[in-house]
Amino acid sequence: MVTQKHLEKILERLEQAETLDGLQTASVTLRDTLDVGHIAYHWVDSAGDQYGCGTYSIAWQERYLDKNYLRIDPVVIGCYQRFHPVDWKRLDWSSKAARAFLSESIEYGLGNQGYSVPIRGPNGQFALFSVNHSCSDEAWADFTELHRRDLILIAHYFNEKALEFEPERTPEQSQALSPREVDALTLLAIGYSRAQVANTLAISEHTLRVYIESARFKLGALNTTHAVARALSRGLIVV
Amino acid sequence: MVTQKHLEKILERLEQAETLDGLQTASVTLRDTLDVGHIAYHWVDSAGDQYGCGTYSIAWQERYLDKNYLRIDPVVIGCYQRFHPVDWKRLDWSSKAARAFLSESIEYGLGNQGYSVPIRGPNGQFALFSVNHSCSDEAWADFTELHRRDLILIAHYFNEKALEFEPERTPEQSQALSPREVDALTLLAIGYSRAQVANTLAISEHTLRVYIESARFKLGALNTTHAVARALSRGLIVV
DNA sequence: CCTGCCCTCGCTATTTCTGGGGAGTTGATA
DNA sequence: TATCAACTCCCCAGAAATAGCGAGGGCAGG
Repeated sequence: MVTQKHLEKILERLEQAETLDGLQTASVTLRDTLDVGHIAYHWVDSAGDQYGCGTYSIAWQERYLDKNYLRIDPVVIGCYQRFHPVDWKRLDWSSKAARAFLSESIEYGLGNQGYSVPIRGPNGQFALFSVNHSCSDEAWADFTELHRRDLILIAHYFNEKALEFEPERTPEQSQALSPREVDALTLLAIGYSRAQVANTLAISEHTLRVYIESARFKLGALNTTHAVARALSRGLIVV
Repeated sequence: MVTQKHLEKILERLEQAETLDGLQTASVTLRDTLDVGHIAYHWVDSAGDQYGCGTYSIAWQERYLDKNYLRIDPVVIGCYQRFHPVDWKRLDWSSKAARAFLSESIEYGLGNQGYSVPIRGPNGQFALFSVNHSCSDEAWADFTELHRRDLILIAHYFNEKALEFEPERTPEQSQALSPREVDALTLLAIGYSRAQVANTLAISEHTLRVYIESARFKLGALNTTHAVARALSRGLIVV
């Protein structure tokens, strides 16, 4: 049983971690505090880069990366589509690949029970915080029921730290767009053609072109699609 | 001061909400329990649809929608780029539009302090949970420091409910893209022309076109720019 | 007062994208 | 084994976007 005090201690420890190694040792402590088989944090972006951290054996981690299990892991696939934390039993294990993956994971020391919290950050960043254990269904249901909130918080703090250590998220302060440029790019981003945008904004198509061009210039973009993509990923427009 | 018991009660109440109206009344209770000026939940999806819920005045909500303040609200823009909860003071209020927005919001009854938790769901769903109050900087710093964890949890539960009531994001709407489609859209998003993309991927331009078309179809996009924008905001590609 | 930025409009020519067809190979899944 | 999804290639005509040259009025800050 994890008390409020335990939780505070765990979160503080996570907050104080200063390196990825620190997160690694914190996760061992976390596993012992929660008294479960394994805990794991798994970070992935749409470019396919991964970072893992937790108490799984090195052999399993290597196997996972080597075989590119990311693509077939029902935990990853299932969590990617939902917001809610989920018990592994409720995921789709019907495919042959999934069942093979499951039995292999058990060979590598994973337990029969699992619970994962999906977390998302800016720019398509996606991470999973998972707890893994070996016990009966009833005991596991009790555990997850009891610790659901704690796990959400821990997942959040874990991800916060992982993001902090990842220099990927370069803010890249860019020049602000004028209101009309924002209008133009926004409408283009929702699929309007130039003629439609011009019509919507009640300006000539040529004027619109000037906006798009100046936005392209400000954003250092090579074409309209590029400009829209940059404006989106820099948060200058919201679609 | 909100005790652990208060928090549990709030979360339970949120869990038990069965309609959007239920969330609305829960948010009033929540505001009173936290003893702040306002609380607000603001949901946005990649199609540009919005849903708001909270204790802001109807007049302000209408004004916000009417003027499309979503596009200039520094809270939305700032939170869209980060994972961490953030104090409104730390956002970028330098633009003229932002300052006008701020003073107008105060006219409509908002306080001078604010704190927002960004939350993300599948398919580019993005939401904000905000607390707003009128007090000194020191008092606010104490409040946010003390309640940071609670606010994260409350935000999470709020979003969970809001997603539950919004059947918009059905799994079928989130067609996954094939690897080649991801390649194509990614390269387009960084400004390559079709000829360049085809060359980079070492395929014919016609083949590339097939990918773009099928990606457009899967994403329900009207043209290439739209497809790239949707893929970006749903986190299917990263630039 | 001038400089710079924002907003507005016009023309022509070229390049690029889109939409309509069709066809064959893999590989995994059922 | 059959089916489906993904991947690859081809033609053509019309629609749309880009590049190049212009122009002028308004509004703010140095």
